[in-house]
Amino acid sequence: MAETQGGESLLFLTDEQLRKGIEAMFFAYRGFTADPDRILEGKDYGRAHHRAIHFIHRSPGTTVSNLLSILGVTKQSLNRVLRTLIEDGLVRSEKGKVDARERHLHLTDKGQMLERELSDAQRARMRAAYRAAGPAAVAGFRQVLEAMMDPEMRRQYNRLKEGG
Amino acid sequence: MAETQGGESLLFLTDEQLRKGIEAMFFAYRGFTADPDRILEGKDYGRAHHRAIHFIHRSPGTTVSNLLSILGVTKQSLNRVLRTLIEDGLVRSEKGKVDARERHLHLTDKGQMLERELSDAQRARMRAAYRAAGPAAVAGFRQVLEAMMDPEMRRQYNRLKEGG
DNA sequence: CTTGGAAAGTCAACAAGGCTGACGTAAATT
DNA sequence: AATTTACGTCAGCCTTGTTGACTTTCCAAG
Repeated sequence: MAETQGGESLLFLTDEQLRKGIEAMFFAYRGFTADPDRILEGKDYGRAHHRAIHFIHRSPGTTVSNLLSILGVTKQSLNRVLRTLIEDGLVRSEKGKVDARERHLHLTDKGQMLERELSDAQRARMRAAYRAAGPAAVAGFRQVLEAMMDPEMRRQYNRLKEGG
Repeated sequence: MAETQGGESLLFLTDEQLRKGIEAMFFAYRGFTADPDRILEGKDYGRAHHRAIHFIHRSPGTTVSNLLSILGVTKQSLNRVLRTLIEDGLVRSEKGKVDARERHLHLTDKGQMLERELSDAQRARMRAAYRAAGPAAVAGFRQVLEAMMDPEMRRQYNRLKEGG
């Protein structure tokens, strides 16, 4: 901790430090998804359904192609997930009024309930981590994550940030 | 930034802030895996091979069951990956001398080369993010990630940290 | 009004990488 | 000698990603 200025400012860029960061991402992401995964198992849904539900909740009325660009999967892949959610009455899909080719997606009450359950669990873990680490650490956490994104993803992320 | 003590210390725990953290994790993890994924596509390997290679490199001579507990998958799943890596001459598996039931895993020179290529790419992104965010942010980043892990994963993570 | 192209949806086929269950073998332990 | 451990393997299943081909619907430009 007590090092020269040069050492202090470069230490965090050694291969060893970078590797620790890589492993931290790996293990932390497992924790990050663990609780929702547990809730979803046995409900016939998976992570893909969670992601769709999250971003529909986040941007009610979003279109399919909008969702496609956020999730970064093919429409066939998304459609499979979306279809089951619509069939099961968690998501409502309605034709656009200005452009009737588009489908605007909303969560139903039932969808809202599942979204709540999932995000409560995920936020609880995040809250515990934030509380343990403190506000300064949280700011750093967000800074590094943001810098790690591809520019296109960062655009999506920031667009969502404003919207909320 | 200039807020009351109470406001400042609690702002980072609002649902809105937590949701931003959740989305940051989602988008950042995509960036995190993007470069190795790109390298591996067309080489007949995937993320699962990358993970195996990473941790064998990290702990040369590790056993199969050791790797199983780090990766958190079934032996059938790991074995499928390991078999192809051994067949292709990237990984060497040798009977334990003290306990001959165990298989000790090492990267061959060829395996080292691929490991290098993958980790160079991943470290480059991590280095850029670290540099952009600065040392204080990096410390916070690691703190929050560590707090986000399940206790068992944190144990694995810390064991690896010491070892290096 | 027709036509080109965008948005959405669908079918089929496939691959990676998870999973369970069952079984086999060698080696260590009791 | 019997049991347990570590590993490997076969078979089969699921989720979630992919490509390619095709249709329907609809807006907008010619």
